[in-house]
Amino acid sequence: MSRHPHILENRFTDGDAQCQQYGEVNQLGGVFVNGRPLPNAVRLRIVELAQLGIRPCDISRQLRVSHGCVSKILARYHETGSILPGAIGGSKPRVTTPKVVAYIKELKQKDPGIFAWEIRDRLLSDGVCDKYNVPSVSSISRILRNKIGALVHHHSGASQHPHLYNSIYPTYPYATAAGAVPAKLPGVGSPPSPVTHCIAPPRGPQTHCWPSSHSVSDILANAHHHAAAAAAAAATGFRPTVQHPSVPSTAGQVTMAPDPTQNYNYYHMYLQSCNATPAASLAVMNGHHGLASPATNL
DNA sequence: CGCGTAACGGTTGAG
DNA sequence: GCCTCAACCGTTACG
Repeated sequence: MSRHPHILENRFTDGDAQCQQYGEVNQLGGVFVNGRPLPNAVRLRIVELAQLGIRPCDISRQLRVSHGCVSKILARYHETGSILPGAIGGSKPRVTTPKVVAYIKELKQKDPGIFAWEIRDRLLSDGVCDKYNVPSVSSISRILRNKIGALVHHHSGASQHPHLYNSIYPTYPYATAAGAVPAKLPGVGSPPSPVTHCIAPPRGPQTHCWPSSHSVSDILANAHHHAAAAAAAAATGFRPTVQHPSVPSTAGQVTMAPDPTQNYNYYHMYLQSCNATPAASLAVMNGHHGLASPATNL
């Protein structure tokens, strides 16, 4: 690829910024990879520190993450209960799913004189769509014009994959896309949306219970990060202030010792996590490791 | 000074 | 296999 050939060599399947050895340095001296999410360990740390009552500006300075980012992560956490970044990339799922098309077809057959706007109302009132994924009137017109006829011949493709989109459209509201992939922080406050570990992808026609690819690795990478951070801390004399998410302290009892003025540079998190071998990472991503997946605990 | 957020340049992945 | 597009990212700067 023309973009960053060097980076590519260090990038694994998903956008693990953690696995890139090239980063930039922000005004605070922190390391970041442009376009990629902060490591989960850092995200987790931000929330932990906030839970301790440390001001965002202090968190920003301590972790050397821009205050805008701290603000964004905390806002998202308060809103969705998730520390995870949203799903990056991919295309917005189409609203004209086979199911919707089939329903439009059905309405049209029952009432050939029905208007597109009436169909739209019916899609809403009948619960086939919600306000977020209901097709526009023009889309419905186009469907009536183009697809219905074809579907008659094809015997309604919707029936062939009735499950394909059904599971995702109820969760379509992308305004809270991140909320669909909540890595709930146990013991850190009480996030608003209690969720199971069955993480729904914010988009994409996955039919199984599986987070987006990078969400998976982000979650699972936590094990690496915390181990790595601890190792780095040990190696550098840092206090191991990062806790394993699956062994969280209760909200009031976070054992982070450090004095908030300490310069906590998470550069080690980047470096250490970059040491993860591709094989190991892939194994982690595929769940082929002995660790109890933090994903199930988050 | 602290915080929220728009703008920006970047990455990603489905279609 | 490449391209497009729209999602997301964190940083920066501004109010």
